[in-house]
Amino acid sequence: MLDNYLLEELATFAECKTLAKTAEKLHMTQPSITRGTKKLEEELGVQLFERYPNHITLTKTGELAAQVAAHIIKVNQEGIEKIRNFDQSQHSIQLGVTIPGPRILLQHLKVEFPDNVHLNPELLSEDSITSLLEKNEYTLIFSDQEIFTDQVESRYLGDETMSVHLNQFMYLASQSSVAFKDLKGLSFLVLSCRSLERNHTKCNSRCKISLSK
Amino acid sequence: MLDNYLLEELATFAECKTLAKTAEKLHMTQPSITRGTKKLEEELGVQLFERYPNHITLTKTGELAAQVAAHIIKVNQEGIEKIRNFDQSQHSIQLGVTIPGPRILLQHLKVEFPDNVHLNPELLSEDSITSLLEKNEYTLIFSDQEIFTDQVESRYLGDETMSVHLNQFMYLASQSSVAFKDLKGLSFLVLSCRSLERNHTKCNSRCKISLSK
DNA sequence: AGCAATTACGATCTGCGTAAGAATA
DNA sequence: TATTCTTACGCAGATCGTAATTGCT
Repeated sequence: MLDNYLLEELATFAECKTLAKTAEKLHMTQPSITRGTKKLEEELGVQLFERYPNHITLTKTGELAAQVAAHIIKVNQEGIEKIRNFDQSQHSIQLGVTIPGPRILLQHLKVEFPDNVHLNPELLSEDSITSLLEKNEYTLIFSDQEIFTDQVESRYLGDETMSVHLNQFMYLASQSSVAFKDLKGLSFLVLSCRSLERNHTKCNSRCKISLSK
Repeated sequence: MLDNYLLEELATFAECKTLAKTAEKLHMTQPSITRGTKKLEEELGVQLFERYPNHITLTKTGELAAQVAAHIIKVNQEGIEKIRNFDQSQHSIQLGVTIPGPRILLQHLKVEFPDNVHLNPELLSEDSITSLLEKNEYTLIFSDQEIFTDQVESRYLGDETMSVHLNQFMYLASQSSVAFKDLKGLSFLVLSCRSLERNHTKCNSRCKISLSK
């Protein structure tokens, strides 16, 4: 196995291009980096560097090795985060939302949450759900998507309904039915949370929760 | 970052369940493992072990950490293989096949290959194509699938045709057309490579090659 | 001359083993 | 008593820094 300090040296060298700059960036001296390059080649049994008297570059294999090194470092660091976050999640619960409906509801219910339940009211992007759960940054994310992976599962929670009240003086009030597209571009007075019960027009959106196993 | 020896100790402990057995498996002594457990907890700032006077177990977080550890080790080892194989692939070419058509053709052409081109005549499974290419175990795999990932791309190569010759005394010879299903269960005399030109009945199969970028 | 890489030497650190101790079943 | 984990001490190996050397631009 390749030691972390060697991986870091290789990955940094790929960025910095010279041993001197690499050493500086890592708060080390050039000779240490020189040694590192040799040790890497020795351990892998492969030529990673093209050596000239006062000049050194990566071979093709070295380029690949640097990418691999960066990847291993990333996996290591993300692993640490995952462990730390999981430990947190043993003591507290992080709730997230990707759609506004559940957010309104949860903020309303917030007063009843125990101290160790935290809601991030920010709307998370759909794409980030899986990684946020796999890293244990969130315990539970409310969304309208169904997700099943090795580490994430979804449960159907309920339908979300959105209602719009048109008073009798509004120019569309005489219509027997009104579609959402007819309302496009209009301004609304938004109801307070306490008025959530009074629903008239339905908007299709099934709400699901995704949680880490 | 977590050092490899700590990861290995943790992953091994998760299998062995006691420090003594862990030490034995790693050809080390118990006290070293004890130190490892403490150093891990210290570096992560997280409790991984439940300690009793003469007994120690993993916490929930510890269980997860052990899985993460095993994963990091795996990524490291696969990375090393990938680098070594890539270095090989700079000097030689490994050809693979998942279907028999290209195999026959390639074995036929083998005599013309340069010394550094090697064909594995074994039929590889479809599922393994991606990983074999990503690990640089193969440079080129001939298959009838089209694969595009970050590291693998496919090129269309040509159509594969299979022919069956029925001589005039065969009981189906009088039919105006014969489907493959009619031939099910019958025995064949297989033609030698030199006879590949004489094709009569076509079998649909597009041949593609997949290669690592 | 100035910069970059290498070589050589010495010091520090750190991880390992041995030996002894404490607790349990 | 046998097993398991922990603590204490000393050593060996490995990595790092300093200083000196070589080679290019």
